Amino acid sequence: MKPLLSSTRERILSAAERLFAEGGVATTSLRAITSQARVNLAAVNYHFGSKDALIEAVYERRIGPLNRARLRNLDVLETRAEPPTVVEVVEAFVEPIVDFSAHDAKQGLVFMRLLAQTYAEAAQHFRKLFAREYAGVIKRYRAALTHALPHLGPSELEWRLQFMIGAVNHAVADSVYLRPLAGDAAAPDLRGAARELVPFIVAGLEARGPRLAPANRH
Amino acid sequence: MKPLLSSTRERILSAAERLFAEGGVATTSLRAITSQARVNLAAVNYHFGSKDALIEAVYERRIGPLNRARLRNLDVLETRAEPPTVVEVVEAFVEPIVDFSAHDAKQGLVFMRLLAQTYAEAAQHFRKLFAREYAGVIKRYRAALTHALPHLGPSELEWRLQFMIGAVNHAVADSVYLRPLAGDAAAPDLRGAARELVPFIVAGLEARGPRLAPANRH
DNA sequence: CTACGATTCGAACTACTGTTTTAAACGCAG
DNA sequence: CTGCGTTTAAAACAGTAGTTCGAATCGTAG
Repeated sequence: MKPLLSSTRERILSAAERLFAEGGVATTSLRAITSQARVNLAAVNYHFGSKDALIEAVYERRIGPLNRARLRNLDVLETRAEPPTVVEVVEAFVEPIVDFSAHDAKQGLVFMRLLAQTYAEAAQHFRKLFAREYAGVIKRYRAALTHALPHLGPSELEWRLQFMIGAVNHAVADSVYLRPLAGDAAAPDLRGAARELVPFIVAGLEARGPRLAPANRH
Repeated sequence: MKPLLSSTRERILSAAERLFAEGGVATTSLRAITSQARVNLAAVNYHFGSKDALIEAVYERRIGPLNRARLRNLDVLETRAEPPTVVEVVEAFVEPIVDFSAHDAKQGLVFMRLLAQTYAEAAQHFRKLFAREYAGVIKRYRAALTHALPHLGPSELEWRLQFMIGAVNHAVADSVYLRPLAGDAAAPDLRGAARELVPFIVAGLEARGPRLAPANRH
């Protein structure tokens, strides 16, 4: 019978996640992964079929719960009579990734590093995967913000939605990579980052429309 | 005698830049580069010494002018009597990358793709290079914003500075990658993106400080 | 022209990649 | 015990990676 939790499978996934986050997907060899996980080389192809399939498995293991939490938060907000405010929507979007690194510190941190590493390296392989995984979430949040910000046009809102995502992604990468913070390794202050990030995003989203023809200085 | 402009060198740099932007640095082979550039394989090691040296050369060719333009814009603002406003500082930071893609459309676009691709793939190799290249610019803009936003504490300002960078980077990647826009290939509307981006960032930077203990929802 | 350094070329080298195959062992359900 | 899914071990596969080398070629100074 297929064991519900194969130790070998999990060890491979965790080792791969760690090494991908450190050195990138392309440069990490299966031999490095199986050596780190202390399993046999052939085990990867036995359990996953190929390196590409392993890569997808590494991502899907984490992205799924994260996006589900985002949708759940929005569901809670929308059960109320009054529509959610901008602040609430932003918080609902940001909180899961903060919570993720807080609850499951070790694993959360590793995956956060992987996200920061991969965000753009994405290239051919992952652009599709990410688009598929995020499409539903973006759609929901776009709708929520449309109601929370009725004075914004669709195009304006679309841009600001992307700015929000960019600010969030970079804040994660920043707090993981660039802030040495507090002596020992591996303790990014994502909660602190979010406390600063939310007012920033809210103000940006609520900002009045673009200036017409900004001064040209040459 | 060493020719001032080696056609082979430039062809290698451009081909490498293009291929790196498409498929990443690690997965792009020297054979693919030299084939695309229609030069001999050994030419890379002859002109650059190694693949790593070639990679550094590709980045440095573009980042230098970009950051110099940012500093120049700030210089102009600071020759006046009154200190620059928030809007002016943000524009000074954003404008060069927009201008870059507008003036030299082909090359600018390729490098923009490369930036979007590399932003995080950075890994061991480039984190140091980027830190070195950006250190001066960040320092200057931090100082300028400190004066333009006197009510912000150093920590708050530091975070918002990073949010700004994140929003900018993502806006670039977004307008390059994710917006199909207007029929044919290769025409990202970075000017349109900036028109939307600046008010967003300004509002975020000018926002009042963080809320204390945001509502916990579980 | 000759001579010489810079450049290009073709070919090879070593190392490592993902994958597959063989065989033998392990652990546990029927 | 007999099976069967799982895991290991060792080896080999074909393909590709970065790098190196010696000879051929180029461009120009003397």
